[in-house]
Amino acid sequence: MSKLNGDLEVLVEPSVEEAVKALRRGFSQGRLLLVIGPCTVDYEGRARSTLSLGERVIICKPDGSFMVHRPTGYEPVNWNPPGALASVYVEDGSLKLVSIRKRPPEKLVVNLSRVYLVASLKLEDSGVFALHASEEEMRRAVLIKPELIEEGFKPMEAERAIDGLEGYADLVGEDVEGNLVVVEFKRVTAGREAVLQLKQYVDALSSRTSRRVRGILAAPSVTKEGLRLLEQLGFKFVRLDPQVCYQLIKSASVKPSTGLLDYL
Amino acid sequence: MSKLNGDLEVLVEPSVEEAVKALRRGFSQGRLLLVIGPCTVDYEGRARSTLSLGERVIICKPDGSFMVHRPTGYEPVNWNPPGALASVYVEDGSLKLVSIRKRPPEKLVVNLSRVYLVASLKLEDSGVFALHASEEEMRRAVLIKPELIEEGFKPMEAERAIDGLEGYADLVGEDVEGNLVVVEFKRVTAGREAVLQLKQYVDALSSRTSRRVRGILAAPSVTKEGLRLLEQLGFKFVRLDPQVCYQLIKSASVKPSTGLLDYL
DNA sequence: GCCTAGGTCCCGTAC
DNA sequence: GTACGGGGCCTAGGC
Repeated sequence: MSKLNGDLEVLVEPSVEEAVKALRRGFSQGRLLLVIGPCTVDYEGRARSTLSLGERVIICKPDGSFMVHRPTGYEPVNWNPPGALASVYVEDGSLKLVSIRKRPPEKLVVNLSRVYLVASLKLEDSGVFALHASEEEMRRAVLIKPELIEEGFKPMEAERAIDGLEGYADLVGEDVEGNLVVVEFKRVTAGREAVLQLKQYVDALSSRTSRRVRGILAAPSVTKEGLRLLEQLGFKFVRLDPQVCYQLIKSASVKPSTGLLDYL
Repeated sequence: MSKLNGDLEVLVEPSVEEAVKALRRGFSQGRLLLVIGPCTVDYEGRARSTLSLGERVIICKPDGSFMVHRPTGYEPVNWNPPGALASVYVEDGSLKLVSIRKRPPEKLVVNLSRVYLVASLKLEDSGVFALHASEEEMRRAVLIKPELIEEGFKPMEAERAIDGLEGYADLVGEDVEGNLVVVEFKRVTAGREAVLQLKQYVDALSSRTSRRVRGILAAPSVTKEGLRLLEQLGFKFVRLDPQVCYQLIKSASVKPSTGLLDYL
């Protein structure tokens, strides 16, 4: 099949020399490379680390991303993000994979005495990734249906940026009595930190107006300490589920076309 | 070689049926599995996502970690952390890889119409990972050499926990005048958040003592807004480099034995 | 380039 | 189990 005609190259138990040839070819052709074998890893940059001998999977992506994966764990044990530059060479009979990041300066060296597998692939991926139920969607849901915050709440989208140097409130609006309201959204359980953040925006806005400024935390839940701090500061908690917000947005964005069909 | 005797299995362009057999065998034997091919991905859990057709690398680790990697980017586009349960089956001639996490409930479905590569590996990794230049090492460095904070500073390690319900200060001590000092460490540039955190601990401690409580932020650098807020609150910034702290700890931990040798 | 804030953050640790 | 804070966090969005 087409992928076999040069788009996929697999070497099982290659010699170090064969591996380095395949990898260099892969780098120059913008391929994704997989290397598997026993290795040690040294890292030096913002921090430092060493990793003694063990069997791992190394992934080098064409954008410079570089990851060393142990047989367990979600996270790579060592890595470089996109933009790093990878190279490969032989030293003392070992395969050395080096990934270097310019800024901040970071260097990763993987030392393989033996290689179980090298795979070199030209992958195409123009797929579209769509994520829903984010904090931003909670905000959009409240713009569509302000009573999710409280009866009579009126969002003032334009005032979102309080200063530009003092951070951004998630949403600013007015309540039914004409007080200013700062809303802080969290898509997961809100803790002390979220309340402190809210206080920061309330304080910043208070110092710029003579009107009363209220604080509202909108999240699916609050921690006990978060709630205690919230009450101590005279702020309010509003339960809001990101999944419910997503459903609301979805049905709201379908409505216009439904309305159009109804009209025709 | 030893790895070839059943510890490494590679299938190039297998049929969907061959792939599912190899993957099931791999799951039951606690192997790390790599699957490469064109796929779509659907996720539903704390959030939701869809990913349309493209060529990707899928990694299933024996601890349940599950990752879908696009040809670019450091992070997997979809994933489940360790503890999830993976399974595989055929539906409508497609290979379906499913990863399910119990708590929080999350489900990931990868749909491959075709498989370029399956690799199944029994990897052993008992290597030791050691990381240096962490925030904790900054704290330890200050315990060894308190003047890194300021002349006359005396750490009081036991008082680190301010309350237990209101978080922990990184370090509490006394200055040369007998005032209490709360120190907040950051291993990277400190911003507004770090200063707010420091204020939280200073306030909590202040409410429990009649002594004056000072706040000190120790980090390699501060943002402009962080510094402004710091000065506004009457706190102090102390430049402290995590790498320098690491070097200090390293040389200090060698000294005792040197001292002993000198003595003998 | 710096800075701010989110994340399906993950992760360890203390309670 | 919940909660809190770190992370070589990474990443996106402003300025």
